[in-house]
Amino acid sequence: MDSIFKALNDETRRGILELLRQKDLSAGEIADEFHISKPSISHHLDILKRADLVSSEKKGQFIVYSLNTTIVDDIIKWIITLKK
Amino acid sequence: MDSIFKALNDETRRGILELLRQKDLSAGEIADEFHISKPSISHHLDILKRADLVSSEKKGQFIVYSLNTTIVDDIIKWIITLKK
DNA sequence: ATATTATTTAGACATTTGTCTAAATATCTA
DNA sequence: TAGATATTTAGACAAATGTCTAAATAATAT
Repeated sequence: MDSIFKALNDETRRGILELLRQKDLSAGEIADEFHISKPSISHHLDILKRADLVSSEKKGQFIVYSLNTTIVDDIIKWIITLKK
Repeated sequence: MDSIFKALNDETRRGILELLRQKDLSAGEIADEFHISKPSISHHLDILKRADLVSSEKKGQFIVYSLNTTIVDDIIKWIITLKK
């Protein structure tokens, strides 16, 4: 749970998740959407991956990232317990 | 939204929210539940308050904190958009 | 009035975080 | 095999974060 909240605690990373909500994207395509260097985006992707919020698959020269909605469910569950 | 995720990005603060889920507590009662100094807990409560996740009311010598479930709804909404 | 209790504020300090540039690795293409 | 493209790894650095102790503020009780 800790790694998930850590991952969500950054505007850029939340932006990446919102992008991936629409469709899968390569690391480079993601980087193009932000005014941040590619190594920095790579680092953000790593944090999202460690939190299991995204997964990646190598496709030739590219690495394609996609949103992992299973874990999103876990967050919702945790937050909903606060209301009960 | 930024202040909410920032507030949630700490084990102690999430623990405080889970405590307040059960019942309202004074700052001192909250501090007693953690192995952290009172000033540190006070600081955590301040961050939770800024994020509007808790509210506080002075009762004589004590300050009683309670969970603000309205904002919890906002988080759930944001996270659910990731699934749509 | 004075001492005690509850909480916060101030200031210091080590750790973590987000960013960058430069270099390394891997794949594709001519 | 070179050269170009895609991405990550390494290392540095400033800013933010969590913690502490000591002092300040506020309310209660003797």
